[in-house]
Amino acid sequence: MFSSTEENYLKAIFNLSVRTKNPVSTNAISQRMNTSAASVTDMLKRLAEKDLINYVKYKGVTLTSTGRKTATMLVRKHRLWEVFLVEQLNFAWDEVHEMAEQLEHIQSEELVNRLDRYLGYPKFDPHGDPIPDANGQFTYRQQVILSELEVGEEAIVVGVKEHSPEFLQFLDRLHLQLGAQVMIQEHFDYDGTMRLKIFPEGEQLVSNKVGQNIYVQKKEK
Amino acid sequence: MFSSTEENYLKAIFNLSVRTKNPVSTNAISQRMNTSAASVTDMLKRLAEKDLINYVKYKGVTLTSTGRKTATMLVRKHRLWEVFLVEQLNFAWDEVHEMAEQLEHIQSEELVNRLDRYLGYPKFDPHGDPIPDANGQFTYRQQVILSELEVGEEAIVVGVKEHSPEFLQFLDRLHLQLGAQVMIQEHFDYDGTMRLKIFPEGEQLVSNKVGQNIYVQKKEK
DNA sequence: GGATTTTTTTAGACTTATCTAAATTTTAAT
DNA sequence: ATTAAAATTTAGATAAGTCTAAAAAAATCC
Repeated sequence: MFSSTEENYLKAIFNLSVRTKNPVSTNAISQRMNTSAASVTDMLKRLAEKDLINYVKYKGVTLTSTGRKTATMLVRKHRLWEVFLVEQLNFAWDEVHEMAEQLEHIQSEELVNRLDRYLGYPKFDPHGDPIPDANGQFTYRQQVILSELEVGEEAIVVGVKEHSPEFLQFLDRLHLQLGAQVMIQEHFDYDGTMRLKIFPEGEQLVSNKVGQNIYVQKKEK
Repeated sequence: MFSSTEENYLKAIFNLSVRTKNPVSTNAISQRMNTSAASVTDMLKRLAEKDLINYVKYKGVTLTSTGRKTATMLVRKHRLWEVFLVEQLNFAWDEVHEMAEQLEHIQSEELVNRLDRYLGYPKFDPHGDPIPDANGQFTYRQQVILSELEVGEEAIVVGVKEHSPEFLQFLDRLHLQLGAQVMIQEHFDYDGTMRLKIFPEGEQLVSNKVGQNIYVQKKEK
């Protein structure tokens, strides 16, 4: 249907506009994709021609409903393949991104739906990101940034904001994988470092940068 | 490492030369790939430049050891993915070719080796074709063409020579799937039609064309 | 064994996706 | 409200992979 390149642009636009509904700029896309702004402009014209985006020269782009649907299905495929790689083939959560980046371009709706069923219709991928269902619906979840917790609060790690292998491996070292139960023991105003209790045993100092990149779900007290 | 297109050419050359060791002609490749002879010539130059083939103008091509190794690994990936699709995702044997055609280009040696282990190191794919191991070694098997059997001989269906969905679906209808046990009851010289007993119960007339496209393993008497 | 047919290669063109450099538009600043 | 800076687009080139039509080489046929 669409080339891998076109699909990658759609995904980039989707991810850049998922938070804010504002149009995405040419430069933002070129940075995220490591291409020149000129290449992006060329591609935007093609995508607009195919009715995947709304493009106004010099004003940025938004996805059309077809474009958003296509991007959502790419995200679905990417995340389902990540679940497969981690849960079935026992890859670590920091190893799967590149492979999923290729697998997401495999063309077969039947395949992705069967994979979904095979995996038990998972709602979240190995990094805690929500997996859209066959209709494109995401599961929402009450979550906050770890560093926003107050001293004494308990929470469970449910996701990460950063996905670099370095960060994920560091979290492994800190035993802060998904599902980890933590309690804030101390908060240092000097630089935002926190002292965490990690259940059932263990204690760690985590930097503000780490705390800013972890999503947690507060525990009822 | 190599583009999907380059890989497809290597696979075509491999398959065209796997029986005979003779050089493969430009026309043979263009027919198999549904491209013009001119396109093939262009690509052969590129593949020769990359030391994947030995190319002599007007004389056809053979694979270098690098080329053969690359093609073998593609066949390995293709067939392992077919096993996954059929055994894990419950696709029928006539539905998996196109998907495997895409999946075979996923770049990750670790992935294919883990998939191999996950599937239990299968030696044959859902069509009975041998799957090369991580070293590129194929498993050989004593097999003959069904129509070469004599009246009274018993055998087990172990593979197919033709892979079209039409043929495979027809075999399903005849209950001549892999593993089926058959005995030749009659052989009509008129057009080569055979009357088969299919164990445990069942009897079918099969045309010569069908019989020519099925591999069987003779049963000791 | 020379003429004809078939096969293969070359020449020139097109598409997709990319780039750099130059031109244009928008934004920000004084 | 100009002007300077930043962002974006256009122009022109390149590489991969494809095509058709024409030229060249190889194979085949009396």
